[in-house]
Amino acid sequence: MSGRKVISFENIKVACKNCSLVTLCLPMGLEPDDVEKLDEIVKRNRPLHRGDHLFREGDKFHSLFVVKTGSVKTYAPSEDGGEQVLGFHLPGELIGLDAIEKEQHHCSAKVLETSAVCEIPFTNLEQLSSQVPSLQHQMYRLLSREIGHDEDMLTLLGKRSAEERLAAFLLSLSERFKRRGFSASDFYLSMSRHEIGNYLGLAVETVSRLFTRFQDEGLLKVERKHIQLLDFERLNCVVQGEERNSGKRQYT
Amino acid sequence: MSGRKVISFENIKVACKNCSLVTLCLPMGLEPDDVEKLDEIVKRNRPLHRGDHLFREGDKFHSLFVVKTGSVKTYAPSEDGGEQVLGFHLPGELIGLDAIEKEQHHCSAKVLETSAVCEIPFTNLEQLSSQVPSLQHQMYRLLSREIGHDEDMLTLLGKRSAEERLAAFLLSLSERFKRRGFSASDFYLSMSRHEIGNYLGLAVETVSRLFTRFQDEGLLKVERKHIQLLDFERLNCVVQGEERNSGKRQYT
DNA sequence: GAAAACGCTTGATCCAGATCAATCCTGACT
DNA sequence: AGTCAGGATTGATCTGGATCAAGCGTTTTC
Repeated sequence: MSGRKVISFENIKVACKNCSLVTLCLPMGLEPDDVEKLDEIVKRNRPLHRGDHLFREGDKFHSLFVVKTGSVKTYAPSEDGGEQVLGFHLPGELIGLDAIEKEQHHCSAKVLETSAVCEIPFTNLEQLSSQVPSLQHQMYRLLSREIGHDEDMLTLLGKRSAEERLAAFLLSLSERFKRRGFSASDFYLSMSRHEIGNYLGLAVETVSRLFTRFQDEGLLKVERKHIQLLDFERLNCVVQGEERNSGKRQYT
Repeated sequence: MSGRKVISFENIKVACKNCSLVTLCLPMGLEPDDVEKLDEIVKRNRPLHRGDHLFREGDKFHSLFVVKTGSVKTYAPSEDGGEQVLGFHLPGELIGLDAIEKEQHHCSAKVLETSAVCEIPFTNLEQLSSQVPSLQHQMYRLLSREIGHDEDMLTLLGKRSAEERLAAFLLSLSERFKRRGFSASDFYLSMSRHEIGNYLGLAVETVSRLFTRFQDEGLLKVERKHIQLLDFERLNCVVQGEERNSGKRQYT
């Protein structure tokens, strides 16, 4: 993902104030002084490799994590070996918020490609946030955002058709890449078709068929993991359930 | 819902420290002094009636709400008149957490039956929480809990069959009634079949058929809105997808 | 207290997407 | 450069639950 950028190991230990994510990540909107304080509690570990876990469901919770480069998926494993993919996390996105309540991880987090991740011990963060109102506010905002996002996903899974789900997924990725300075129309997927299907509540085969269909219709070009979005206008129509099914939409 | 309790208007303006919800609601785990401070910012409005709105999607956000008696549904309306029900809220449950980020409500909230609701102006709450670490901690916990709950719903909608969804819904209600001192096995539904179906991503007809099926199988007794759960053991099996479908479960 | 309106149930039919079943890459390893 | 394994595609078939279509209470309204 992230457009095949070469990871510079020089930049991994960069301080928050010098990090390109400063406007997207936790420090967003903090005064330089406060960023400095936050910086002191952030731990920067060595890069992780494809398949490594940040944590597993049930682990004791002590830190939140932020993706710095690469991508991470979170998922809820079930006893029978199945799982529900809960999210794909790009640079600047916070992971582990669902663990605060029970002080125990509620899902597992696995890196999808070589990734750098910042670790923020929660006790320290909590303490700092009660001294720095803008940090507390930022925490509330980020937790609230996560809830809003999950609610959007509930609508997607509860009401939308397969093609609406995939189109929405691709446009969401596109938007997020764009905000991170990558191309909005040309990117690599770090997750498998299987994982996409799982996330969207669809079978792998359905995802695969939809990619071919979208390509045939000129909405995008897909070659393995490489995606090029060609027609944003029509993709947006697909998300709204317009176009092919002549505007009729069920009330449920 | 809530077992047909008569609402005593005497109790509506009760202070937090005297409220029966003190162990479930925001004040959970706070020192008496701090409960007192919280109490000062809580607004107690007159009871609302079936169909009244606490707020609508897009409204400017200024307060969180807590159900004191009765029940409230939150839902995301869509342009075409449809909606996605996001949750049913029982006494002690916090509403509006998804609005903090954008300072604008992300969903609508409508009361399902005559209900009393406490209003907590968020600016005051935020300020108080930075002075009272245990309140801040409680806020983080409640926000985190909401995320965890939404994630559970994602799994329900993404992976579970219709009967698993309905059984899980009934057991969740049962559990929540129990914690509020009501019967876990005998309760009234304040929402319609339509709303249940919408919440669970199912058609009304499916919900109705499942109720009859569950009753025929002796799992419960249903008469209109009155539900009696008879066999918790087997209901739990249904949730896990066991029993009728001989334990096979797909890996997706 | 009649009637309209709504919510719920039940039956018949249909279809989007799952499942089953090959085959086909493509990259990793020898 | 050949083999192998996991992912991706494509086709054929099946099915859970949606949709369509009546009826049937109950509640609300005037």
